[in-house]
Amino acid sequence: MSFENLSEREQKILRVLIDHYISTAEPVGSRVLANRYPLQLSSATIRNTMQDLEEMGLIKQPYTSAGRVPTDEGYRLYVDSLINPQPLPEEIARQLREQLMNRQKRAVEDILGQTAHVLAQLTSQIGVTLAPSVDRGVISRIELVPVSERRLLVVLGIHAGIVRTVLLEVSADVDRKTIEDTQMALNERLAGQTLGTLKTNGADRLRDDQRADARLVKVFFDAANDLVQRPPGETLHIDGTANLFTQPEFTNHDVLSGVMRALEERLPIIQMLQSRGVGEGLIVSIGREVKIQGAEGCSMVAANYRVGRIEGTVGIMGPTRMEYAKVVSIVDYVAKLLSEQMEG
Amino acid sequence: MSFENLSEREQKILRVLIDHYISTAEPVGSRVLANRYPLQLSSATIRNTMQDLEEMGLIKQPYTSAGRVPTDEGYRLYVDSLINPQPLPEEIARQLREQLMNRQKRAVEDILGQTAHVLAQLTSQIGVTLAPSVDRGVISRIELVPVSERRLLVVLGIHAGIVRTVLLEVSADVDRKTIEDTQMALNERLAGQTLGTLKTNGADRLRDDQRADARLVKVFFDAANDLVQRPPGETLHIDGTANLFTQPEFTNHDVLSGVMRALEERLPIIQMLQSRGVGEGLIVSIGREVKIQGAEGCSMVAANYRVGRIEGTVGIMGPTRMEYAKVVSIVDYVAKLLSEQMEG
DNA sequence: GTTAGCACTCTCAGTGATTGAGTGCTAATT
DNA sequence: AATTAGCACTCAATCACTGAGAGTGCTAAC
Repeated sequence: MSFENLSEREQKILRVLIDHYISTAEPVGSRVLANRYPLQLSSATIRNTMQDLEEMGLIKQPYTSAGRVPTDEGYRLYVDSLINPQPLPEEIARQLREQLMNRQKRAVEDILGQTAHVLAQLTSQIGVTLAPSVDRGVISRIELVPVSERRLLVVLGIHAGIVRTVLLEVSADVDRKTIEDTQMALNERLAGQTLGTLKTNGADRLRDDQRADARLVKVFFDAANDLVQRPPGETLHIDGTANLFTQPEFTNHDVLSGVMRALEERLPIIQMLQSRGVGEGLIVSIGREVKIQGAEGCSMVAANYRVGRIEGTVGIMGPTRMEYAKVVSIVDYVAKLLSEQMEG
Repeated sequence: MSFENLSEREQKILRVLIDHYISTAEPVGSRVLANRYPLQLSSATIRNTMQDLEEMGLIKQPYTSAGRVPTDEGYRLYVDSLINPQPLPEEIARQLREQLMNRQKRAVEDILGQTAHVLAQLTSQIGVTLAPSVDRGVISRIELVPVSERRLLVVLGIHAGIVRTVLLEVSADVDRKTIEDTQMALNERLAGQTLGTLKTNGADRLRDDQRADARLVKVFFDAANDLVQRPPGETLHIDGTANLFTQPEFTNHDVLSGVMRALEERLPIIQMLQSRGVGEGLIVSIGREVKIQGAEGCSMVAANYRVGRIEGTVGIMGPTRMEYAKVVSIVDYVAKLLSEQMEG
């Protein structure tokens, strides 16, 4: 179903219907549309058109003789071609810049938390941020720093200024010299590689290097996964869940409970956000398109930000009935701001 | 109000009343107590005693001619002196050991997340963990690792095997030698100090050290705060919020919303957990004692775990109507397990 | 001091009755 | 041929009312 199949009038009516529903959350009747919008049509005519739209599966009635409500498909069409794209109001842009760019260089974690918070606040939805996925990042440098008798800190420099560390447990009898030699070998063989290859076939590259200590290398690669894949709590930041409570679609206890459960799972959300193609622009997923158990009544607007070759994601999540025009422009702008800040 | 003021009978009745209320969440009537518990008293007698207990402020009626419900004060007395302490069932202890101790050494973050999760699951409440507060930790070693032209990674070793890192932005013209000298100076002057003193008067200790580069030292101390105080997201782990939805006291939308909002604030919870005295054992805070906006209907059971001289906190949060006996024994055991794991 | 008995109170679940929003259809109008 | 006015019909939501049930407080008897 695409907008070419719709007459001018049908498009116009679908648009105002969804506009109106978005702002009221109540089923929309033909009379309201006739009176409140400059359609120059009687309610009866609108009723007829609405019947057609319902047959096309774009709107539906919650029950006989109630007004109409958009379906997921209706929203899809609305977002793709009916929406009047509105430029971000300067006032909001200013607020975003102020709250996201004011402080100097801070820890990535911190920035992401703050970003999710600001997104949530400005949209009154749930703000979501995903840490840069370092898989495609290129290793620039590896340091092995002894921090105690039996502990070694691996410091992994990635292009674009990202640094990852992980603590290794080593047997006590590894001496200074061995560590230095191994470090050198690691650097020679792995610098310039992506972290992804490190995970898959990095170990092979060190197979027959005389200098590297075999045990040390093994411990290193055992821990490599922790360098790439961090615990969900640090990868995904969620803020503003309490905003759900003010939305009329979530007054129902069970629906709300389902969404909260989904949010707490985290992993499905991470996967959903990471599954997007690299470099893709802003994506809107509507209702059942959001393939997350329990979040059927939700939509998600997400965009990638870039740190060098690496990408992360920011977005918002909320009921399918959301102000797409506004949310889209905000998410888009935040992604750009974040890229700026991280690159800089 | 203490248990000495209560007659044997009053204690007995208060105990079974609270026991019963905890398991049913319904106001408890005199007949139920007379029939279901071996008190050998008629409902009329129980009614009289209940009236007395109500006058003492230990129980109350939600409305005229309903059964009785415990007040915060009632719970307090119950927890302090009426509870039959039950040893942790071996089955649960086994599960806890399995889920918390099975894997080898992992990142602290990871352990804490997992712990919160397990706590939530086993108690059907909200699981909460607080990262070790390194304030009282002793610095064992400081390393300055150059990771790129303009970036320097500070690696701070703390006794008990905890390592903290923070990224510094430096001007490009700091050379290798300067860094090494500064590092040496930092180590000499700061090793053996607690992180707390580093924050307050650490800078003074470097004031007139010839070797240290003044600019570098300044950047270092500017970032010191980030070493001690990490963003709330990494300090506090919360899991199981969805469990609230199954509790009858939170079927009311507004109450639930209030608690969720409180949970999302994070900072008040961190403060509340950190305000406990060092070395204190397990603490139960009931209802209004939990000084968190919106969490008036909740109780909190928390205990400290230790990593050397440093302490962190684990606990659970839920409605005042919770199985204190069970929860207390679980939290207590988890704190012990965590100490073991972190020390080892 | 304890208990049986009774009058009284208050919630809760169910039942109509009423209202009002909104539709679909038909016939009249342009 | 498209649009509109008019009307019968449907259904959710609200309200007042009712009876049942749970539980109390009090009094009088044990």
